[in-house]
Amino acid sequence: MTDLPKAYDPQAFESQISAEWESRKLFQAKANSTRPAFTISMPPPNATGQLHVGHAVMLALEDIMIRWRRMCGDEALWLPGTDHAAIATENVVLRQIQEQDGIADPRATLGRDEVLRRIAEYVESSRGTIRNQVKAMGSSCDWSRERYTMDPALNRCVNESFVRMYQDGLIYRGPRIVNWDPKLKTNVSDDEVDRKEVQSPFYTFQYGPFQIGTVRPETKFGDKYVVMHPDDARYAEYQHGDTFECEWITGRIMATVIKDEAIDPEFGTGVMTITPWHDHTDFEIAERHGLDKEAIIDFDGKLLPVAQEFAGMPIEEARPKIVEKLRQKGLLVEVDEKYTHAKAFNSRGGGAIEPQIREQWFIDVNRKVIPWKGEHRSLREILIDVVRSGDIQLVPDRFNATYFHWVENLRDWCISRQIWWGHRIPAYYREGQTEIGIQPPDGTGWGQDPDTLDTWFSSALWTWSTLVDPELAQDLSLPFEQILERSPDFRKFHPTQVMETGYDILFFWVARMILMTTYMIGEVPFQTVYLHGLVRTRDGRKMSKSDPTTAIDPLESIADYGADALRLALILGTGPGQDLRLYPEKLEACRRFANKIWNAGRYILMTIPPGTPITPPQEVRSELAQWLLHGLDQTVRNVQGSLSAYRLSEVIDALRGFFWGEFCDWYLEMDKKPERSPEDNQVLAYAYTTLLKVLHPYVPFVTEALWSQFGQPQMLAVSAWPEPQPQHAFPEAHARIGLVKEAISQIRALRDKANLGLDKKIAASLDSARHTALFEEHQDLIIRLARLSELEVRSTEPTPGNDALSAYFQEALARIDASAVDWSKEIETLQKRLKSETDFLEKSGRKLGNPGFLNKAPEAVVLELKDKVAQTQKTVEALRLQIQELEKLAG
RNA sequence: GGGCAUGUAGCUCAGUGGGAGAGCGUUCGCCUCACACGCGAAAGGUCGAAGGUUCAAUCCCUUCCAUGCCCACCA
Repeated sequence: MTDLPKAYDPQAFESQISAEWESRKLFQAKANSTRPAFTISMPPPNATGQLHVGHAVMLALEDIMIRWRRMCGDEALWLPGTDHAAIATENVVLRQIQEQDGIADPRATLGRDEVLRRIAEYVESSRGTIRNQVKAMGSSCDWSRERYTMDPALNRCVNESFVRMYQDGLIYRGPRIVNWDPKLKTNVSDDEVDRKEVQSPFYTFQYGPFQIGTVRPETKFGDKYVVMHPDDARYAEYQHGDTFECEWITGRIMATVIKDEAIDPEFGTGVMTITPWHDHTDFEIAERHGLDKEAIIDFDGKLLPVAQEFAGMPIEEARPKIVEKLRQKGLLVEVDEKYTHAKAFNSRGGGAIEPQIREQWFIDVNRKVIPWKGEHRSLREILIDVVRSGDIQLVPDRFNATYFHWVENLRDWCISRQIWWGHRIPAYYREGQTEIGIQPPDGTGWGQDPDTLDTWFSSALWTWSTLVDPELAQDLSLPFEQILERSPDFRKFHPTQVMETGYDILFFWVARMILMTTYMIGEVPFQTVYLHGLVRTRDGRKMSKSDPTTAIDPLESIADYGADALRLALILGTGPGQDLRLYPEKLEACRRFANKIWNAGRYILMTIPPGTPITPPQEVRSELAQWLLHGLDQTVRNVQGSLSAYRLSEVIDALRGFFWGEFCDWYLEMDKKPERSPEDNQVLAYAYTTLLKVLHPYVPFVTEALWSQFGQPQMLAVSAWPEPQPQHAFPEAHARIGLVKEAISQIRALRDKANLGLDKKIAASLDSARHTALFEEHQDLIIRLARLSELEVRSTEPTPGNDALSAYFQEALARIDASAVDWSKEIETLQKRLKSETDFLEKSGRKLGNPGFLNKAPEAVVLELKDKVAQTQKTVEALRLQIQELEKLAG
């Protein structure tokens, strides 16, 4: 007997089990192991962050994969860590300082060192939070290897990468137009720019003989080029290079005509003036024609002296005044107040982007200097090659198209940021000299570049920078290649097997990891990229932290439903790359499944004597047990197949179906009998513990809790994944009992539908199915019932019975026999199908012209066709038999 | 403008070239000694629309409709 409570209480087990996993060091991988490595680098959450539902998805998926591989005998390493999240973290702390200390501009007032100290302090104080939240999900990661993007060893990797790229001519510094955010006083990469539809007035001004349109009159002071499409017939009289004088905002100017194909003749008047300093397109036009560039707006978003009386004004203030001035000059032609366009914002903080030209550091993606598969290739070419060649596989593969499109349009990556929190650029300047190195140059008077690196630069190294030996990395005299060579973890665990992350950071991060790793290491960072979708609410809205009415807090869900239920709910009914909807009912359904596992375990522990072996039974005589074991092996094989193909949702469908529908509702009920043999008990113990094993990657807590009741020395988390047993192949028993099972279902339906006036007790006993002996005795009768209702009639004679249930079966059979079946119609249906099948057989020998086949490889077609023919032959035989029997019945 | 998805039961979603599925919800019957967080059963769908390929299409092809996402551009 057992004193386990009737309902599973996750709270009572989860933290305790977590602690035991950790204290037994079950998840610490060994670099000197001879087992094959299976590595996942955990996408590092923000070090100061809180666990949100997106993290929960990531953790659930990765934990399933890693637990499965670990149980299969791989040396499984799931390496956790955190990211310094440059802009996000700096923002939070700066705002804190502003609010708490009343300092308006903390960077100016406190200085670099103090601000950095405050940020570091904040990071330190909030770092443990996310770690504990990750643990609460049941994540089986190796905390002894936890890393942080700002660790000294990772910092070394960052500097080494920068220096080597610089030496190879892949990193350069130059004045380029960047996405400047005047609010945060930094630039951001193209990928970090969000565009939002806004409505703003669209002005048309007279500009010499032309009319030009703009939403940004405040940038127009310096405009002295007017551009149109070379093929625009309306302006054919003007030649490229023509000049003319005209009245403009601050007086008369000399303007030059430029012809460029970037102009869309359909838009507005087909003519525009350009502001190369503050617009990407204009900058490119200016570059093409060697035009002058002039700054109009400063880095605070205020107008420069070129604007004369408007100098020093913020643009919002200046705009209406400039328009007014032009109106007074009679140059305002028209205003469209309803004009909408996509305005650029910084997605990392919300400021409106004001493009600016600045000296920035860039990674050149087009220089072909990298030795790769025997040639010199550019970063961009390598990015394409590794995916096209299959060295890296994207799951789902439809993201290939998106990926290639992105790479093909990739521009040089701007890696410098004007913020302080992050990896400082290892460039040093002195009187016009520049030195790049992992250490400051000798001599005095050197100053380091004030900028830091894009936060994705350091995370791009994540799969290997985390595996570098921290001690060795401290030794600056040691060449980097040697550090790698002598780092056991790196040698054992890189490249990693799976990178699992959200599709929304495929470009930000996944592509950058491929870029930096193929360059620095010469191998891919990972073999498979599994991309998960976004979590949405029941009605399909994005869950956002800022909107508490829509968001589901994973920590609350763990408290209310348990980590197991949350994990299930995040996997169920979803596929790679697909968004998933999460809502309370789903969590509740998953919690009930955990509870079902619990109660089945409770029953088994009550039923079997202590010490019952959980090893596979060798000789199984009971047909019922044969049915179970056969189905169990089928399920295990299915699960293995689905896991290998990353169809993680399919697995849980299959497992729930078998565990609940077959094992609990059918086998356990039929297995209830007064006298139990040791074989019965062993089958029960073996089947249940096997199911615990295959369920474990999904629901680690409840399965571990029950496993601990079976007196095994090892914890479930490190037990061996079950193997299908050859001696458990019982296809005949499986089919036969399957029929009995179906038949009983039909008898129950009959009972409910056409109440046969049966004794209430007998009728009810059909549900509890505690009449194993009777069912076994009357199998033939039951099967006949089943076949009748399936119209697969055999001439099996009913076995006479002498008790009430037997009489009941007889009665039911009589009813079916007497029921008015339209035999001719049934026969007709079957004949139709028979014809269709035989037609296929006739044609398949000569004709392969099925388009479905043509899309596949020839060998596959032949094999499939053979298979199909064999299958169809069987079907045809069965159909013929059925029709014969029916015709006999119909008389 | 370019690209990618999705459309199957009331809801959320699986699935397959040959007999339409699950969970939740609904209805009916059951406190049966693991579990009422449970058991048994039922109802409910022209598999978005129209064409095509095929002996056979929910599945493959084409077009259309609807919805969502990504990328680019918008002076």
